[in-house]
Amino acid sequence: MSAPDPNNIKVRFAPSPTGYLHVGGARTALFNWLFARRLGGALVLRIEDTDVARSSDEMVEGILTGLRWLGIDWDEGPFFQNQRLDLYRSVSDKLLRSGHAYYCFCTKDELEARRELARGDGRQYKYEGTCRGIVPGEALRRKDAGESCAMRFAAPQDGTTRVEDAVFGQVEFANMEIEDFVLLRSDGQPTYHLSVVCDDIDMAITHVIRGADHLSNTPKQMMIYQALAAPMPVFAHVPLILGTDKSRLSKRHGATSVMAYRDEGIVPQAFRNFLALLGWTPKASPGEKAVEIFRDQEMIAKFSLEDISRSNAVFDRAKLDWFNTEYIRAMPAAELLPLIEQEWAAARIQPDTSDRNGLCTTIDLLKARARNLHDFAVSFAAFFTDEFAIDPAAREKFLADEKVRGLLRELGQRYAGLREFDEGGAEAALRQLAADHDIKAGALINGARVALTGQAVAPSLFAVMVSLGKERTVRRLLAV
RNA sequence: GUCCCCGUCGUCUAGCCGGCCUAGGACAUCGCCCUUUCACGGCGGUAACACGGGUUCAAAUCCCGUCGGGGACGCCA
Repeated sequence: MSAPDPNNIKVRFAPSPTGYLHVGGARTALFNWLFARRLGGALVLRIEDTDVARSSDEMVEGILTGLRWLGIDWDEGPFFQNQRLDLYRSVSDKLLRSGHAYYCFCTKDELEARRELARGDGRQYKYEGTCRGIVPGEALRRKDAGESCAMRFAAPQDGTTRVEDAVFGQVEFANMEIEDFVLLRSDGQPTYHLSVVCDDIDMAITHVIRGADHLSNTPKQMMIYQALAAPMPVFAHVPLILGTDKSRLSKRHGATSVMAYRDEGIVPQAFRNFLALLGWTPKASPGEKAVEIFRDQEMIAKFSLEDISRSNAVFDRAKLDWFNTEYIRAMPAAELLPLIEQEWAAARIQPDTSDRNGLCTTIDLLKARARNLHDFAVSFAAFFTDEFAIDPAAREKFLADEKVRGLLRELGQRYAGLREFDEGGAEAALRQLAADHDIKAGALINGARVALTGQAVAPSLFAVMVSLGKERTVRRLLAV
């Protein structure tokens, strides 16, 4: 068990395309990516599609889309296990010849019956090694005669297998707990344990970073490495992500597919930052204040397996929303624009995009108040299109008074006569009008805000007016 | 059931080779200030070492047990 060559770091993300990229998988991918980028290693993407019946091309596409959305790129692959079956067969042959594996003729039904029996007695079932004693020649003869059989690994019956995990430390398993697991199904397809180990060896993976749900499988895989006399990778199991009730994250806790978060108006960088901090806390340099907002380079520079937590983490939507707010506020308008354009498309609004600079100025004005990308297509719609709805509650509160409406129309007329339309001039004209009619300026300000934006909440009113421009401001005031 | 892992504010966590912890930060929450709305911002508050035994002058920190949660026990991955 020699240490991997530090100059040849290679990790992999190996999802199974039986579902979309979910948040747990995304975080595993992220940690692998962060680790590879930190150490200058390579990230391999490998699709584990040996369960043909449950895998689909659509899911593969969904996973790739999810990774790209998160900004996780890979250096090799995607490789598909289904195209590497020869490798698994040759390795299983080798295991068979060296006596580390044997053919098993027990049928699924027999196995199921025995499991059922054990359950009834309250015993744990473990394959009893029924076929282990069949001499190889006899087994081969039966197989050649057409008898259906699987191939099992002949697991050591005594001693212990110790996992040296980069996050969990030393974890020991008694070998007698481990049954002779299946390597090859009776249809010749490899099982997970065989294919991962074959690929991880063949692809020269140095660090296996994966979910903690695989920790108890690790001794089985280590046994295969040992039987093959192959160098052991470093294992690093990362704790799981839980729902708010501390049970495993599932649909009933909300979205589990990462693409759902794009659809919910989350900025990918924000999602990635949030995910990274779920189970990982970077070491703060002495005296440094703990910071939680990290852009790519900083996150990569700080990443380390040692700082990964051993306890499971609850997915906290409120904190994700906070990250989203922070990112929207901090990002340059030009970077936000493409994301916002997707929101417009989804909301079927078509702003005039010929004036990019003007658009960016408006986005800069609004972004401090946004909490979600949807805001740019919903509550801020009035800034980008004339087809916006007026919030009924806001209208009721600030535009119900006919006197106010009349004054707003008059304000529109005064604005129309202004040569220079800037914040100072717009404000002065409004305050003058209020004074002329002995009404509080606030009443006109609140009313104008609703008339101009359709909302009771918006940026500073006079900045809004300038952003909309004189022509639109006047038109909306006159129409009140 | 068996094996493995985990257990600090509601949440993510710092601390955990014992004293510097009257347990720190962030999110959330509450209050005040700022203010043309809302947000931001500023200031302040509420809030945790699962429980029980040890060891020790001293335990969140070490040991044991209990309880709780999670994972694994498939010809799924």
